Amino acid sequence: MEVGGSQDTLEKKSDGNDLDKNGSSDPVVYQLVRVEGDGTLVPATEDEVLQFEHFLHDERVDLSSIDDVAHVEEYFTNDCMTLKKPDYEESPSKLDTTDVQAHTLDAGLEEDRLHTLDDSINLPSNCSAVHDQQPDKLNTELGSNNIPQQDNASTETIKSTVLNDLSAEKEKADACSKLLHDASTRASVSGVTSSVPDFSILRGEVYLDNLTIRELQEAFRATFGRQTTVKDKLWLKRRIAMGLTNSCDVPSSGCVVKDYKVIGMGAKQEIPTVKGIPKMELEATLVRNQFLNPGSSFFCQGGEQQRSSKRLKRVPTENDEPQVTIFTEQGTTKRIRKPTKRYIEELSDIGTHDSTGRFSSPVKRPVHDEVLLRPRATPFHEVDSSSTTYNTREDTLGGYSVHVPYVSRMRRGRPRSNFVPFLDLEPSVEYTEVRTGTADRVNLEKDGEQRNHKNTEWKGEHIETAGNKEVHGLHGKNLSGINPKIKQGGKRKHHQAWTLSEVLKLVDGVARYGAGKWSEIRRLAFSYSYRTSVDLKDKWRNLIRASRTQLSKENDGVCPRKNNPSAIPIPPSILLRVKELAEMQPHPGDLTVPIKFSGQSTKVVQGKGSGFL
DNA sequence: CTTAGGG
DNA sequence: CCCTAAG
Repeated sequence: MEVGGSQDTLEKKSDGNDLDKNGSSDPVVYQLVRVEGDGTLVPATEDEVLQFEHFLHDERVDLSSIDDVAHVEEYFTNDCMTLKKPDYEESPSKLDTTDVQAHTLDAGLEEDRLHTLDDSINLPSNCSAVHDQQPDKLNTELGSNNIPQQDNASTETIKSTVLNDLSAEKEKADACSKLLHDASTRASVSGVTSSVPDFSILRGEVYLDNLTIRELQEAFRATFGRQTTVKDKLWLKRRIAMGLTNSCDVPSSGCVVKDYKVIGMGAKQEIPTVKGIPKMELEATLVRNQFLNPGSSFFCQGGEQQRSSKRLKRVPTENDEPQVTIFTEQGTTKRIRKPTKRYIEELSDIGTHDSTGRFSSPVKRPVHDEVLLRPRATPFHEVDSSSTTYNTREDTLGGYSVHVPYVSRMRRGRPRSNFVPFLDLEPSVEYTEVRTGTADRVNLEKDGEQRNHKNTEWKGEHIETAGNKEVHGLHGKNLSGINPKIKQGGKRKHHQAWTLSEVLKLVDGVARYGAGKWSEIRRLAFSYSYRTSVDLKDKWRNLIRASRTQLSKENDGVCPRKNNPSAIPIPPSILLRVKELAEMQPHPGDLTVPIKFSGQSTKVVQGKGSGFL
């Protein structure tokens, strides 16, 4: 809520911001920047820029609002981007009004930050109070939500712009929504109507439960302005309900949406709730659109406009259902939820909606992927608002920017298929690793290891043994070298072949801690590796299996898998050890005793000659 | 979250 | 490797 935090603020930056001051407005170039908690400015990332671009191009409404709101523009900035104020082809006049309003509003709200920008960009001339016209309603409605800080401002600014997302402030959001109202209301932004999704189904009461999947999908489309392939009724209902109500807490079942309210939930919150939430929603919507399908973003927004306009008009009418109006507007316009990464994921991939949900509650707080992606705790630096120094990349989701450590990007689990596109890691990193199997590149274990750990730090638990003979054995064979890229960009772990050294470490670990202590082993030997305890376990299993088969085969004289050059040949010595260990491990009862008495609790067995440690 | 197992 | 069921 407070502006200060890590929100994005903009700095305007063109050479002459002042230039535009006079109405020219066009050529102002803003650079988008994020302000860190500590006040550091961080250049906006492409993503961010992209996000905003949409606004510029796609939405008139937004645009209008955007223009008004200088800050938004700032985002745009490509370094060189000039903002064009209005590109609205359609109804300039309207726009103007809106703009003006917006400006005014903005000014009120964000004078501090933006005023500079606003002035220059915004309408210089009439910034005065447009809002006056229907302030009452708006105010009343809004009043509750507004953030304390803004009170004053809010009153005036009630309807600020839409794009605050950038700034991510709720306040702004509120303002934005309002702004929309105004604009629509007054200006009667009619232009877009046609492009909007069909909301007819959304009007009035909607009993989501009664809808078929198809209908739900339709409703979804209407609500969010984009198609969905999700077939999960529950999910659809929930989502729709959320969209309509702007509320995050929508029961997954039994959703009846009436007048854009979900019945069954607390019906009451409507107005207040709506207000408070809207910005978020809006942002979410926008963001999603952008991410999901840039092309369609426009669509959504347009839709929003329409709706909003309609609704707004109605509002004055009266009390048809004030709530309704609001909802509508918000439904499309403002979507409550702040787009969390998770949220995005959900949206993007239909199939994936799992319930795992860790969601990011708070708006402000940066949410990292890590949470979502990889709960496992890797000691990477905590990404905090303050941390500017790490090599993190900025990511903006839902208008909130967060720093995400590259490393953390990796997702251990199955990749959200659609999610991938959203993250832009280094491209190179992306999939390189995937095709491990084929790579026959021989890497000695060491190499492999290095590579693997390249990104991460290796604890140093190196096994000497490996170096020598193991390698030797390997010699002839190849280790499949896998690309080490994995961690960072790799969204997916797909098969990173085990290197000999890894195997050794594993064996060693088992020897020391016993099979089954995977987490322990992992901690000690693989602490900075992407290998998880499960991986270790799996590998161990494989090793055992291999030890059996391979050894036996060897005895036979047959080389097991010649075919697979890529496969890592595990040196017999290791297999032997594995075998021994395997035999020992399984019998805990037996083992425990023997080991203990020896006094060396740590090393369980070392059967073979490798006396490491 | 960590293990075990199955796929 | 992934996924899931169980502690």
